[in-house]
Amino acid sequence: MQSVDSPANPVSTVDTAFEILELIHANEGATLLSLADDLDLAKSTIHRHLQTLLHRQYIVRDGDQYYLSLRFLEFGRQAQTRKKGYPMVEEKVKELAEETGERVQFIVEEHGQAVYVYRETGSHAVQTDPGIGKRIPIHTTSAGKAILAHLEEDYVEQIFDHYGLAALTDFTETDEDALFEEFERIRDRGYSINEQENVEGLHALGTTVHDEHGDVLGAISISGPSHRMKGKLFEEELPNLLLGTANEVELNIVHS
Amino acid sequence: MQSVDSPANPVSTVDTAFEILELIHANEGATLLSLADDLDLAKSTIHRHLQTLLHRQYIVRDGDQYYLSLRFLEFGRQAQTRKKGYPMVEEKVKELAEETGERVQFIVEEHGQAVYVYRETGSHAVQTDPGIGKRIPIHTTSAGKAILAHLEEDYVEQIFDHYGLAALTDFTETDEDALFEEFERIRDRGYSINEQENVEGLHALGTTVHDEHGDVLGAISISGPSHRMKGKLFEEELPNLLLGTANEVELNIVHS
DNA sequence: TTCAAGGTTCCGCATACTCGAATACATACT
DNA sequence: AGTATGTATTCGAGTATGCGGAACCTTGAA
Repeated sequence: MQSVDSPANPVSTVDTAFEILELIHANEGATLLSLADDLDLAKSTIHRHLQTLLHRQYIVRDGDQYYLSLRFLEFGRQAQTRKKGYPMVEEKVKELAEETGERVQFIVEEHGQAVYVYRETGSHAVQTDPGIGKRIPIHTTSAGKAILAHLEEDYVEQIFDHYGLAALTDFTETDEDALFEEFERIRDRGYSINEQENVEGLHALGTTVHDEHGDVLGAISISGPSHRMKGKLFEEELPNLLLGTANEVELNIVHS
Repeated sequence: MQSVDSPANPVSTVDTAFEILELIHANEGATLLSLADDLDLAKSTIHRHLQTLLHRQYIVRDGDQYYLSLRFLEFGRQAQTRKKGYPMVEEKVKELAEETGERVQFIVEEHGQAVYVYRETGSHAVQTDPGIGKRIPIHTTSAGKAILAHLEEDYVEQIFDHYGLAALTDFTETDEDALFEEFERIRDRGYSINEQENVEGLHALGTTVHDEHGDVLGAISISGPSHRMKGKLFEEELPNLLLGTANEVELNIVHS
């Protein structure tokens, strides 16, 4: 994770601006006054910031509410399609969702967290969608574990040190040594398994996608309700489909 | 358009930060030095800014290149789904694309420009996709014209004054009076027509979607190559489909 | 008519942003 | 090996500029 540590002297004004944006995001809209209250800054200060952001078109105003603008979508889309492999993954994610009928996702590691980059929910998929772009603790997802298993150990330890190992359900693995052992099994097996470590009643399988240099791009996962995800399907058929898809993607990436 | 005029005294440090982000976006990645050159700022200044943005996870670093992070995707998605009507439109856009086989888009007016919010490219749609989130002059698209036809005239004039009336092709209408007359016809007819005003060889139809208070949410458009988009299809069948879809969406929005 | 909630403007002061030079680290070329 | 080039990082000083606070404005509800 790049730059875990706070910079020696950050540009605090920029910090303030993003704190404003993050608050607007968290509350899905905010007023000048509520921002001044929450951030303990003078109204006039917030006002100046909002005017600046408004002028640069990063926020929009509707009456006395300020909202994030669609400008961010443009930035986000660039991040989402930055590496040439990403769009190729997207296609395959769709295909896999159609084939299996379950929810298929593509997750990328960024700043030590798992970020949802693509998702396709097959015909009978469940609805527990953390939105695209959302970030969650990386050790709690099948795709995240698959990624960790293929990153440098030093880096993984940095991540754990920085974020800790939170438990999202009773089944979340929070022991560091156990995780590192699991990573070994994941490398051997080729894919990772998640049984309710993230959401109760949800099972998932994940496997990494590598770029032409062998670096990890991210990981694809298939997830569905525990009662469906079991037996031969969960232990053989889906893993094979998943690994096959990852393989196809990697072939596409190399030959392009 | 809210706040056309520059604020009296903007927070210039915030301006700097976003100029950095916009440069990274424009160049799809940048180095510290290139940023310092382009912005005429000291290396150390850029460095401090980058460190701040890195720490807040708005950019990522790969070697000596800095890129926009997926964080913006989260912000962008919020903007994209902010109004409850948007997701409903998305569904219908997909349906319409499937039915017609052409490219169907949903466009919203923001800060006086047309922003692409959703797109579905039907089976035999052409590939001239300005990305989702991209902004273009609003008077050059069918959807944009439909929106303008339903906004307050004062506001529309403000937009024209601010951005001017650029021509994207030889067919772009750049005469203000002619546009206002066209808006009247659009209101009468219920939908707008675009014949190569935006991209050579591309025809399109657009119509607005209103929310429960009658305010304009945005507009849906169907577009395709001129050789296909003509005759009865272009003058009757597609307009009817389009208007029907817009109507369905509005009914959904009211009853929810 | 007043009050409250929201936004806007203005000015003086001290903070903190910017600069520039020095340092460091790779990689590539000779 | 040695030099050059492109890159990032650190530090101290000076001053531009961001911040606070008070006054003012608007709107809508009591």
